[in-house]
Amino acid sequence: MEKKLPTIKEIAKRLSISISTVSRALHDHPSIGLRTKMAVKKMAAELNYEPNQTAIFFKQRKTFTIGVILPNLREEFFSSAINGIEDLAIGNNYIVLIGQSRDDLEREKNIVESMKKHRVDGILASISKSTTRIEHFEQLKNYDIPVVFFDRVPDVPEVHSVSCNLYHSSVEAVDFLVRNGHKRIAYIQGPPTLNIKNERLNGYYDALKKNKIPVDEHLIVSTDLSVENTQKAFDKLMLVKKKPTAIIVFNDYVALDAIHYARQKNIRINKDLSFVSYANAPLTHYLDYPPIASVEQFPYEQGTRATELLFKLIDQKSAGQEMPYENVVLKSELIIH
Amino acid sequence: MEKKLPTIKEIAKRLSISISTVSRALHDHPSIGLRTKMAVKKMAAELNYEPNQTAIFFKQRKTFTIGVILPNLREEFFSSAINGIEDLAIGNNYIVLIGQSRDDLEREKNIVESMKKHRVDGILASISKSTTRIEHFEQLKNYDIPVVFFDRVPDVPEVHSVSCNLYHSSVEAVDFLVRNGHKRIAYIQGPPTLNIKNERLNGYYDALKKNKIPVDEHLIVSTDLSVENTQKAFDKLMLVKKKPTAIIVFNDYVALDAIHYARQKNIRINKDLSFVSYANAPLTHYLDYPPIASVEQFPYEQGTRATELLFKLIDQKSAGQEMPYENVVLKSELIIH
DNA sequence: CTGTTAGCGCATTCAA
DNA sequence: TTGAATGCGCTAACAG
Repeated sequence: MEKKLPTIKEIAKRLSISISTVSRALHDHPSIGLRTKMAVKKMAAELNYEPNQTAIFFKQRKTFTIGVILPNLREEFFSSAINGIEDLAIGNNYIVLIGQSRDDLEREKNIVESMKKHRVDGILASISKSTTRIEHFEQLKNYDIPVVFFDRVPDVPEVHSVSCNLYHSSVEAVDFLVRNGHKRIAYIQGPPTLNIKNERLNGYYDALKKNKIPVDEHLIVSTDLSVENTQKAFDKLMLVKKKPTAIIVFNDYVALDAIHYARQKNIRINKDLSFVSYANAPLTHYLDYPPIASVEQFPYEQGTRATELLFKLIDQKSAGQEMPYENVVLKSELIIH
Repeated sequence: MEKKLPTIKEIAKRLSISISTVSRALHDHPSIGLRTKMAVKKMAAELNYEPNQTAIFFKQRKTFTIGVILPNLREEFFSSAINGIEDLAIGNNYIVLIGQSRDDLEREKNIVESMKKHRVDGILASISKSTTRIEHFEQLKNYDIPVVFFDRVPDVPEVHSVSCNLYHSSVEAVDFLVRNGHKRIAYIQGPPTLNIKNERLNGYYDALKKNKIPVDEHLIVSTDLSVENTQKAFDKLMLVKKKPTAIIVFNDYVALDAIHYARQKNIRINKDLSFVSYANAPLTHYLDYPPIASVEQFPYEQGTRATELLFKLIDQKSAGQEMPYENVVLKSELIIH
């Protein structure tokens, strides 16, 4: 049985006044007499009246809902990011719809469609590793749904984004290793789609040059992030005649897999072979053999900054203005453990 | 500028037919002539028509949205659970609103209110550790919003729930330790609100009895899950005259903190002191000194089962039926590492 | 200060 | 087989 919830109509009837008076009274409209206002509020309280938001959403063309699309929530990076997003959203009386692409483009598209149908006021997205084209996001312009990308940002100019520039930290990472006596520094990079800007590797190259260390292309391998693939990449490095004494790894998870594998091979971590990685995931603190340094990418802050930007866009939109594309870039930081 | 999206009205006008005909044609209503139906669909496609869901939600009193309230997403347990939830939700054309209570009752209440306002069709919840009363959930009955609790379930009979019974695994855990020669088995339990049913400890007691090991209350301490508090609890255990040789710990995160602390004290993990815990979080696989065993609580499955139950409730509701309270209990499993 | 009216987009009942 | 009319609950323009 559907319970019938009270409406302003009901209140109006009981008070024998008009619906609009009730509506205005409830909104503290200045032109309402104090007496009627009180009466209305009293009656509303008695009836336990609550406005039907679906009606309001419908009428106002606004749902106070933002959609968040990201690869997965298992990575601490993303769960931290969503904390930032949620904190700001709640503060602004918004609520968060979530969708995990699981790094699958089709899923990502479905989620976008679903959120579009639900008429979210805006979307925050970190693209999947298989996302190369972003039409599914671009079409949202036709629906006036602003999109802000964060962290995993598509490499096109006409988007709003918040991300962390990893170039300087990559340089720092190499500098740090060199200072510690390393000359053979290898690099395990991630899948190409997540590396378009190549900040990590460019920093690596430039820092080697700066330190007058010749680049050895054999020392640069890549993984698709799967365990097996990472192990293969690692094996390749171990086959190089002059083995590396340090490896910079795409992110902490890959680093953990690599370290785990290396230990099975009786390699002494951070003695025979040192690891530096990206993300600085808290779980590494529990490890006995963590990377000796990791690049902090400030997920919580990326989340809040992206959400701020999104709210700005939503406001501009309802004010009928157009905003130029904004690309916020935070500075990463090499954290030595 | 608000773009004006096409409506059925627009289609009707262009085709010089009535709105209702368009509506019916779009829904493949049997009473519509094939020709007009085709024409309507063609026009709809041309105009890129898409139904305004907010209007439909409003009219149908249904939003195809479920709310998920849980303490936090950082714990792998909950991010796995939400995977299960999301998979089922998407499969049923639903979308997921998320809210993290951060183990704070006030936040939890706010989230419930917010989701209520958004007229979610149902809610899945794992309560915060400070939640002792559940009026904020119970009031949802007045709004016909069904609630299914999972994992952290309030200890009252009149709720729907899905959870994992930890009693048997607790017995197994003790048995396992005894088989491995332990006689002094300590216990670090969690905050009382998360322990109402006391399955863990009851299993512990019963298993000790079964193994003819006298209970030593000094070996039972508790933590509020914070690092400091866990350390204090651990210190207490180390002060007992006959020290324990094994500790069963409330969950993996507490276990990690305890292990970390123990190592600082030069205790040899799983030699001087063995650890068994609950949750079986994947991250423990990366550890060099993980608990030797952990109780798997099947978060993904809890998520899917809870969602199934919720959908059943939603269906019953729209069919005007009432459902008896259902409490699904899964069996946990002790996983030896 | 308050009431009347219209309309958001759609589904649906009642007539034709 | 189709159209006209109604209403979901609320806001707001317009009129007193």
